[in-house]
Amino acid sequence: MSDRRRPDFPYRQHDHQVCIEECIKRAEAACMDHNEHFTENRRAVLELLLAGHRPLGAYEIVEQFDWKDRRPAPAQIYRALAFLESLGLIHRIASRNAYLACSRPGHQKGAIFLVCEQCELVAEIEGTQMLAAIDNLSASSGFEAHTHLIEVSGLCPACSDTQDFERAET
Amino acid sequence: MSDRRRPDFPYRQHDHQVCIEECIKRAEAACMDHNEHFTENRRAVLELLLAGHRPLGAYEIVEQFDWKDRRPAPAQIYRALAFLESLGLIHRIASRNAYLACSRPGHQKGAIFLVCEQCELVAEIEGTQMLAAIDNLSASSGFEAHTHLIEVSGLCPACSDTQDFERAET
DNA sequence: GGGCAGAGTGTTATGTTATAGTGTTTGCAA
DNA sequence: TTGCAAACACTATAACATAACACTCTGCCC
Repeated sequence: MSDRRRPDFPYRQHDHQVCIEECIKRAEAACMDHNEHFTENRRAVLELLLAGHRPLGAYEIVEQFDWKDRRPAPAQIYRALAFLESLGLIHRIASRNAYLACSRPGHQKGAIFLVCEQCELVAEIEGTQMLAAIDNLSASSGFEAHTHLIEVSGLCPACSDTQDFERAET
Repeated sequence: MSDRRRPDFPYRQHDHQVCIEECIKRAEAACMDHNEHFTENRRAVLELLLAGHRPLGAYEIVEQFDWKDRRPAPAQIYRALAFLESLGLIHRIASRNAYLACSRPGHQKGAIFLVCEQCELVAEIEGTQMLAAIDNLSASSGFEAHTHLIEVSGLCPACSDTQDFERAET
């Protein structure tokens, strides 16, 4: 495996506990800003999504949700997801029908998602310039762009290294 | 409304019958090339998708499918969709869970989709350079890109003009 | 402290999208 | 004419998402 640092793929060399805590703090602040409540339900869903840098399906969240020994109905989860998404705290990964905690709160616009086909980790990278270029391209077709969806499937650094290694062995 | 031509939004100034026929011919050729059969089932699904430059959900196709007075099962439609997609004859629009006939066969890689929020028309524009730029960006995070999904939601020229007009009136 | 309004939640039911699995038909070649 | 593979038909079910409505809790006004 290579030793280069891959800052966008956060599972290496990062203190995940701190990462979670910071995101929760930012979520609380965002709720305050918008005069909304950061309820237990919403917090629980966000915490589950923050547990890994991996998108979860809504029904995976339902299964993993063990707050007060009960299993919530899907509707409850979808409500929390919609709320969190409206505040830019999470993203929907359309190609996977799954949800991901935002790893760069405050920059929720302009993200490009790199989805590993093998380990399912997702990196969220800054793509504001790319989006501007796409807007220009759209505009030349007379299209007025509002929202963007950019998802790239492939192999994350770790899985890519592993495959190289396997290829070298055979 | 503006009179500028918007070549990427094909519903204006184009002979749709010819457009359909050409696509069908290209589909036949593609099947020949890949040594596959262009069966009635596959043809019927493609024709429904070609009927408009609008993506259809699989179950919309089921409803509109009236070949031999019977209604096919979803699985049948999904099989045809998977086949057509594997040959690059159609695209899946992930943000809509819907399918669209490819309007630039032979260039199935490198497409960017412009989806009108109002009339649901979709334009497919050439984005090879943009994709290359995204690959570079991904690579700088150590990511090995395989496939891309770029969808832009907004207003097509016609709907945008209409809204401008409405705004001007009020 | 009683009543009210609004936000959030609990619950049921249902709608929508997609696939698994199994058996049948069809066309073609040995 | 048999055997094989591709495509199809059909049933069931998985997976994802929302509608609708009643209940609870909390803050606020009188």
